[in-house]
Amino acid sequence: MNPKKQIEIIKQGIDEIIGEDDLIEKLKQGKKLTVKVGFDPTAPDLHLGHTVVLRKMRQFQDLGHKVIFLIGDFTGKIGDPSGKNKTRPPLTDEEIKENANTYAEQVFNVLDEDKTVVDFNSRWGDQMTAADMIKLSAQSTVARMIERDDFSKRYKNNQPISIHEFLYPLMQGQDSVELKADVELGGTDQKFNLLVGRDLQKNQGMSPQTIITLPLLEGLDGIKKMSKSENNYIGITEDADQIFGKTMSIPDEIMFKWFDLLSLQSTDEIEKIKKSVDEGGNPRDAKILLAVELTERFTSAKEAETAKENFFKKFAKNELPSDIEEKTLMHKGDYPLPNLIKDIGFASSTSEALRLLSQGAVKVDQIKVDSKDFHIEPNTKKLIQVGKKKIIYITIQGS
RNA sequence: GGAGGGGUUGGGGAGCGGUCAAACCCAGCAGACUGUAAAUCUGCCGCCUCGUGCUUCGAAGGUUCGAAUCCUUCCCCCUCCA
Repeated sequence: MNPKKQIEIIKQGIDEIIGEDDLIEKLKQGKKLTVKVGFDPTAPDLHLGHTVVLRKMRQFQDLGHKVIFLIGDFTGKIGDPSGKNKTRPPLTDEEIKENANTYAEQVFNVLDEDKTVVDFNSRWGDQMTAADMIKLSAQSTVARMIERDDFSKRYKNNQPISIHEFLYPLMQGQDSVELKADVELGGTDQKFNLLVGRDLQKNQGMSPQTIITLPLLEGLDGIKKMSKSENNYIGITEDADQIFGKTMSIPDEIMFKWFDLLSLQSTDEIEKIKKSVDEGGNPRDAKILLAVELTERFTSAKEAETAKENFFKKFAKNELPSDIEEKTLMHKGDYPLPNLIKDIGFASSTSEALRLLSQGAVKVDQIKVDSKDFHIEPNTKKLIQVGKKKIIYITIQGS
């Protein structure tokens, strides 16, 4: 593909690109780029927010470049006590290995497995001597380090900065030197570290890597960054109905940002969709395209199609979805409904179940139940619904 | 090392001897509405065997008929000075 077109794809949905000219030059020469992205070896349970950078990696792969998925196990072994958060305990070799495997399982929904090189920075990190580390540290200055936003903030606020925290950006930069990276991707919060890589490469007489920062993806609420702790995320191991339904629930305002950051469709395609909405199309229809694409990616085309149908049955037509989960519970005698609701996880406590009941949120066999004294007889199968989203067939087995 | 300030139910933040399961805001949940959403309105928002029930206000003791509120000790956090 010609360099111009490549740059267009590369720059889609990014926050910033530094060293664009170098990149263009390399593309013009027809060079196969080495694209490096570092990942933390701590327990990975990826959500869509993480896939923003993965998608960008995928785009590089599709353009024929070499993508290195670098696991930062060297630093992980040391443990990172930075920031105000609790000291992170060092990981054992086994844990790192396990996490690496989990990554592999999750990541190849987005990345092309055949074109992905997985590497570990312990490969060279473990070889470094104290003298090597000192040499490495000599390549930067305290003043330079203090430029970094979070360091300068902490410095000003009299919060501690451990000496070794200065070594992290240096090590990350060293990774780029070792791998002769042409491009490094990262979140906007990684900018400083990425820039250090450029410096170190220049010091080695190498062509400095181009760095590309990617914006943070807003979560389901459309405001806060997607994260586990905010519970506004879509986990990439969630089931099709979840992924589809959650995607449909994002505010219209951030829909096209999600397209730009997550979709693997061409920029032209996305433009077309944008245009159709601008011209009065129902934003819902655009969102459906997104929901289908994302659901497909993490499940399958078939499951995505079912999820879509279910979604319409559930919300638009008020019908039952076609693939309702079934569960069997053992219980002696009549099962009081509030307890049942709690036991199947549709309420976090009996009290909450009671509240839901009194608010008319509960249906048994599609009939609203608001009596707290409702019981389910043993050896029956009942359809239990709580709210719009929670639905399950429960068989009570008496003993 | 010295001087102050503070730790309250998911978060923020009132309360400062009884009427406190604890104001208010946010988040969350449910209902109505809807294009799925947003917005809006309504209700809920510690736990259970649902009762003049139980457990909560950093921890442990104490004073009191009665404590989140007073006292003692301890733990933790913050600000200022060095």
